[in-house]
Amino acid sequence: MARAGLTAERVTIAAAELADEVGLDQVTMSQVARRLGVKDASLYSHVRSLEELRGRIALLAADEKTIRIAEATAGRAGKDALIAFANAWREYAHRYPGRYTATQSQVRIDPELVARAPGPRRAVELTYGMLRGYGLAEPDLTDAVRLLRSTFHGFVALEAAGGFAHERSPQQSWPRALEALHALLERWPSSGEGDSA
Amino acid sequence: MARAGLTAERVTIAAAELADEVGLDQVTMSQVARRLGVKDASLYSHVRSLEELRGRIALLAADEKTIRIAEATAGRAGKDALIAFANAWREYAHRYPGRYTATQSQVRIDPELVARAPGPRRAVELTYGMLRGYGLAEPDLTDAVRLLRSTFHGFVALEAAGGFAHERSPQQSWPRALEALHALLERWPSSGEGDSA
DNA sequence: CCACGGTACCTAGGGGTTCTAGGCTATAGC
DNA sequence: GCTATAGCCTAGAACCCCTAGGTACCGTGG
Repeated sequence: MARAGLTAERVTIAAAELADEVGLDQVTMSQVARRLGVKDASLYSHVRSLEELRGRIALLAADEKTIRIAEATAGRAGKDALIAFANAWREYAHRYPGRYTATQSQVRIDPELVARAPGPRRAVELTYGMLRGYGLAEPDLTDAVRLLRSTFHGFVALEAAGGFAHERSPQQSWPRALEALHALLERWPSSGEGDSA
Repeated sequence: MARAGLTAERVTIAAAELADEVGLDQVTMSQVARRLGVKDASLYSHVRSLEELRGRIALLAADEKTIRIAEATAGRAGKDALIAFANAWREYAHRYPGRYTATQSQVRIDPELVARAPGPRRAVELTYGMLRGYGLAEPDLTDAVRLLRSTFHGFVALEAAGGFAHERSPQQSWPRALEALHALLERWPSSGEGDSA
């Protein structure tokens, strides 16, 4: 019997493609094996379990998304960088919905696998770098990073879950949200005082 | 054989409790049945499928979350209302992680079921009401509602997924994020101009 | 008080899934 | 060319979803 030349990476990619096509929770060992022309038991030489495979998809997505964002923001600064960053994020989520969903998984991934994946760490660094132009200092910087990441993720997640049922298209609200975040970053409220309206 | 007195609601509640304890994707018909002291096949008289059951959990969570938010914001306005709203949201997600996760499901729920659940619709109304004090007009109002919902959801989702690995606790970043959103709402950038830094 | 209809729960079973144990065979190194 | 390793296999246990059809309990009307 001809060898299929499987490897953990190839299995992960097949699973990721499947996730984008039919949804993450339709990704089963059997389906992935079928797509690779192999029996399901054969996958266990490369991947410990279905859960681990899901984790690998998540890490793959994190890496890919980080690369897109890095390319999009290269050479840009300030508002341009913010918009490029956010659009790259959202476009990734739209184009690879299954992979992106894997990112939201709440089961914790094998730390040794995480350590080998540059994506998650680098994503945070990129966000900090993008904010450099706004002149924020710690701990405001970390808080701002978290606010941005929350908003980006929340927007695309709600969009995917059909949370924006109103007649106004999310496509219209998105640039306005970015505009608002930019304005916010320019006059970030300093830590001490709370200007109650 | 003594009747267990099942009903769609009781099945949903048992499933929701199970989801909070062991995670949403560990919720199976067999486990729910076991918890209710019943055979799995018996559940199908009350719930069409596992998928529908997940949808019912999501609607239950939406209703419950809306009620918490309504109670928390009652009689408050402006910044007080914003903070109460956001904290009620986040606390619900922390206390009922399985139910909250069900909310993020991307499979669409039976529309007839949705129509009977007041939660989702009311949640949006509450958000609009909370923003009344900031004096925004459409379409800015809708955009602001979406930005807020995105940020609230994104923050708790990232928090649950372990996305805030930095040493600074999310607990510290959260009030700062709310402060920032309040400042943003007070000087929401009007639709026309883009003040490029 | 009894018959009866409906409903709640049951058993049985098909087909899918994850994962383990163990076997065979193709490839790589000597 | 021989052997060791690794890749893929078959077999099978345990679980899961869901359907079909049976049985026993309950509330109601006579």
